Amino acid sequence: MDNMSGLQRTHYCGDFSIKNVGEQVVVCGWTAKQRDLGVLIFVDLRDKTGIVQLAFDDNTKRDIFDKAFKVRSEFVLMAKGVVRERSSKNLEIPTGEIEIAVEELRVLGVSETTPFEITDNCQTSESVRLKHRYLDLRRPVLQNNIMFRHKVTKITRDYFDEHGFIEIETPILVKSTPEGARDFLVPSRIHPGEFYALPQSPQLYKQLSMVAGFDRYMQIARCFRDEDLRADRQPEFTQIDFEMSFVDVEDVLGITEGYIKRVFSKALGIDIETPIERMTYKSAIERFGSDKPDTRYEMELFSLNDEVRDIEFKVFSQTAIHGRVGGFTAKNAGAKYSRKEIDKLTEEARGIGAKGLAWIKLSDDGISSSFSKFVTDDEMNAIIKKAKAETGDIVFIVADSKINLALTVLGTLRTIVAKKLDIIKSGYNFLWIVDMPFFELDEESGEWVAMHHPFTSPTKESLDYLETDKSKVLAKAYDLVLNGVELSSGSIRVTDPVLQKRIFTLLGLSDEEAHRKFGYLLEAFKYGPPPHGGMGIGLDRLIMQMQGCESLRDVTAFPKTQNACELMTQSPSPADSEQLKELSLKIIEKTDK
RNA sequence: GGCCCGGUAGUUCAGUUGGUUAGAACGCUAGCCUGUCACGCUAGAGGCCGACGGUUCGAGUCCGUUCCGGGUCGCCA
Repeated sequence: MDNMSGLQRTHYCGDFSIKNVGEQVVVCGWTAKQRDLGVLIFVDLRDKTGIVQLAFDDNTKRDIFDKAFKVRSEFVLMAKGVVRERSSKNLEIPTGEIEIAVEELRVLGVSETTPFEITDNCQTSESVRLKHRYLDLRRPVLQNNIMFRHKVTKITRDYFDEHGFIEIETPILVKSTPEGARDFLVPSRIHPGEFYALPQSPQLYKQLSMVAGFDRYMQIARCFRDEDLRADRQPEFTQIDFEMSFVDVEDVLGITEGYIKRVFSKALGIDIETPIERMTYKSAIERFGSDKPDTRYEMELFSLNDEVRDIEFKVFSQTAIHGRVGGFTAKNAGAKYSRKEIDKLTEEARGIGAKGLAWIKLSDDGISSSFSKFVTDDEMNAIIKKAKAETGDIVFIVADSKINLALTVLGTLRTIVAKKLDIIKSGYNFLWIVDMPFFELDEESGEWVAMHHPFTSPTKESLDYLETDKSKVLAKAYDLVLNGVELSSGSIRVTDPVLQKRIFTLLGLSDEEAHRKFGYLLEAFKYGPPPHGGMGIGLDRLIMQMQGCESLRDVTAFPKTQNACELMTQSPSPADSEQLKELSLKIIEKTDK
């Protein structure tokens, strides 16, 4: 193996163009490919900027040529030579007009055959790639995603800095507050039997920073939640977290919109129109069956309660009294939805909690429907009229005594059908969800539960209803939705200790419990808390959307699998008995089912 | 915790009603090759068929259990 002594890199591999012809240069990188043509050898040298071709021919010194002959994929090379125009150009790559006639070649590192090829179109399974993530990350597509992520965080810090925010690092070892998501616990050696938690978000620290008078805080903050994973959910993730003093809802939305506009413009050159459209929570649920509707396509939901209330068909008429009979019309869906496909969709509907799925198919041959024999022609026509359905369309209908269930099932089916019909327009559709309810009715238990964390302020108008009619209480909370994905959420916080106490009581937290869990915040609020509010923007999801990726793993350098494992380092792993002893911990053997 | 899909060469996959020595492509190794860039040609090496147990004369194939990976519901205030 050689060393670098006497040579220094002059260019990155991707930096060359026809303008460099004649220059003496030194490049470093990894061997993407060695092509041996007998008396000619080409080496594609790759670094984070791109690929440049090294050429070895009959003018190359014998020992250099022999060295090039032995070069294999992923060897680390340093090469000195002269840039020259290629006799046969490759216009597929940016540096394809030139090559480097090598005069000196150093092998700085060798490589075994890699478990998979380092190319963008490699078909290797994700688990193999995750085991060797350092190789996976060498692929240009992931290099670009990670470098793009850096670009976004840089833009983010600049934007917030320009608007008077300062970045404050909040602790990673925090007090456990087992509300909401599960905490990751960290045992304390110094305090046997006691635990820190990893923060689910810096929520309380950023509020305390407002009490401390920093006025505007931001942090690109790592957050941890010990819940099951999804394609868009990792146990640790990053939030663009910020908080502002002396503001109300409009100020927070304004700063956020400015940020979104900036980051899309600077990172992608895309202009996002502001102000961003707003939709009330109620209307989102009614029209789209979701609190994060994808507005890139129409296909809105409608209610059939009025149309079916008096018909003979009891499945509909009975449900319509207290529940919901609703549906949506899939335009020109007839071709893609055969009977078999509709049955498949019905199964999916059952899978997400529906009792069934009714449908009407309007084709050239007439109207067919899963429930036609139970309704009269007039009744059917009334439904079709409400559905605004025409020949070629299919109307999907769900009935359930639980209104929210009916709506969310329809909302989910709406997204499935939209994907199948391929009617989702490209682009970035932002949407504010506002007028969020403070409480949510749990349809299983019939109880009202808090929809947000307990520091969320109710609106002034709804204060009177707090104890009397929970359905009327709205929160000063807002979500930002992008293409059907919840990107961020925030609120104006409670700063009145008396109101905070009322809310704790309503949430079933006793004085004693509230003090044990959040005493330090309540204590702080005794000493002049400024009105404040803020937001947490999911950085990973933002990057994922901006790059059009399917999974968070594509925009996270070292992600975890669905099983919350890291395949490369094999974490988590058992602790040895010495460690456990020091922490005063004992492993309880798993008992059999 | 529930449901669905997958696990066969380094990689991606095929493998028929259970039946000779488990195949292909790419990659790898060696040789040849004057302009390649998915180089080409020739030859070769490479398998705990995820693991364990069962049925059978015989299991990659059937059954059970389990592990691993992916998706999803629950969950994620």
